[in-house]
Amino acid sequence: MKWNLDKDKPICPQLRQLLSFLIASGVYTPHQQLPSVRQLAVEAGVNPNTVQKTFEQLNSKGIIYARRGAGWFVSEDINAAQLAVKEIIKEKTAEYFDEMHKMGLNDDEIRTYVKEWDNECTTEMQESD
Amino acid sequence: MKWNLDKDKPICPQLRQLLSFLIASGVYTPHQQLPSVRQLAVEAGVNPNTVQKTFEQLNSKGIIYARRGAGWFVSEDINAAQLAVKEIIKEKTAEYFDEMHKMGLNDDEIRTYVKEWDNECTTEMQESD
Amino acid sequence: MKWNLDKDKPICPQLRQLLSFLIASGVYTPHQQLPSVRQLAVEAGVNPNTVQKTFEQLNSKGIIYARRGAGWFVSEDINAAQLAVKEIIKEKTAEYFDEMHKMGLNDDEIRTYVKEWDNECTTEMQESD
Amino acid sequence: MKWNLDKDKPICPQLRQLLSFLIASGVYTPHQQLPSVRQLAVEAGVNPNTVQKTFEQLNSKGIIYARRGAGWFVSEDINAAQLAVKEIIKEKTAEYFDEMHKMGLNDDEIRTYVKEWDNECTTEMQESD
DNA sequence: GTGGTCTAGACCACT
DNA sequence: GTGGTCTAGACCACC
Repeated sequence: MKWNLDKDKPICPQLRQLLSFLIASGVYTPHQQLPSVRQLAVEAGVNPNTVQKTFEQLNSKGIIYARRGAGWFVSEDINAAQLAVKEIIKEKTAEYFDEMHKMGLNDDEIRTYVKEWDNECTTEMQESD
Repeated sequence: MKWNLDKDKPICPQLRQLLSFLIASGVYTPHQQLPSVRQLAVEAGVNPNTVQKTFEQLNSKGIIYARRGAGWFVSEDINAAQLAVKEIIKEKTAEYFDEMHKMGLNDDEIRTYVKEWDNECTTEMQESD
Repeated sequence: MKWNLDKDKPICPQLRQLLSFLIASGVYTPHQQLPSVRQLAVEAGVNPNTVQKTFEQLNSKGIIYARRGAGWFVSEDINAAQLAVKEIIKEKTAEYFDEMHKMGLNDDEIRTYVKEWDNECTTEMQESD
Repeated sequence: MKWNLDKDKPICPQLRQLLSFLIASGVYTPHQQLPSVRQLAVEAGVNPNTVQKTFEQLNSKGIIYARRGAGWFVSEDINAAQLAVKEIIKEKTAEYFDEMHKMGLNDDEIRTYVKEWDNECTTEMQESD
């Protein structure tokens, strides 16, 4: 498993969203064991504490559960994961529209921009924060 | 002037982007004086230090300039501001596509989702967890 | 035998306390053989190592003893078990009072609460967050 | 402020419950600033990370909220805190009854034991886990 | 100064 | 081996 994480952005949300997606899309199935905290930490190149925190957040959403000494497992009900993914998509889209509005684009302009995105995408750009 | 700022997100970038847009779109014209640091801080309900920092960042991009003892003014050339706005739009769109890809949506699915966004937005947005 | 164990809490103490009670109350009598480690592990749905550890702890308290190749047996003197049960009751009650004190309840309020517990228990227990 | 924490038990829940109670009982009032993460860590003799984790848990329950760079504040609505306290009391009482049941005491015996607790309390006892 | 995040490493109990 | 918890200390952005 390749864990493409952007080290310049908070890792927890990235891992959380990635795992939510993997569970929601059936890559991990109910009651299947997830990689251990330590193993995933090594694979993803992050600290075990970060993975632990991510797992606990997913646990509090009912997406995964832990058995002490045994490991982390996918919850029986993957609706929680699918709901989480839908919410992520919605939130990010709402946020995107909001930011575009602030930049003076109305909904139709946004849609046109998105529709033609491929062309512009070819041009790489950089910007410091 | 109403400064719609999301207090849960970093203020500096929000202010920076908002002012860039206001200048790029001609709300503030070249050589026009901007609100004072104190005044803007009060109006926007943020810390004066934050406003000061924002102004300095815009200054370093050539979007505004300072006259000692007088205040901050819009640069003669608004191209810098317009360029900044374009970059913001590009960057945020690229980021949005990237995040949607991670959630399993391909470009066409993203466009369809964006196209139909209004409907979902009016019917079931503002869904708290 | 039904071993009601809460899988979300440490197994060892639960098993230890449960066996202490069963011996103290005469369900298991002196010199009677206890279920084998393997059998109890299967019945209770826990790891054999956990059962083994529990037996050794009870052994160190003089509540049970081992005969090599034969299994575990109840000690002749069940006072050790009865003492252990009393201590568990005392300890847990002291802890309960202490925690209630921290939540602002004085002794009388605790007693009133405990006195009326049944009512609340039947009406609104099992309230998930 | 004296933070009586039992270092032999998990600190996070202790802090969480203590702060919930202090807010529910009005010691801390809505929008009042709590001690900073670092300050509370020093006062309570624990690690700042532990305090941070506690605050985030209270935040996720809507009991407190954070303003970046400013500090942690009590939520406007203290119902969340009062609800949390009630749940703590309920949970601990249910757990206490459950454990007493396992030790062979029925509800009436528990109530009698609790009623006469004061007398027994005078005798100190020790027990290793 | 503040919160937010992460790394590094330790110890414990349970499987 | 596993998760769960905590300590220590660092860096960042923001106020």
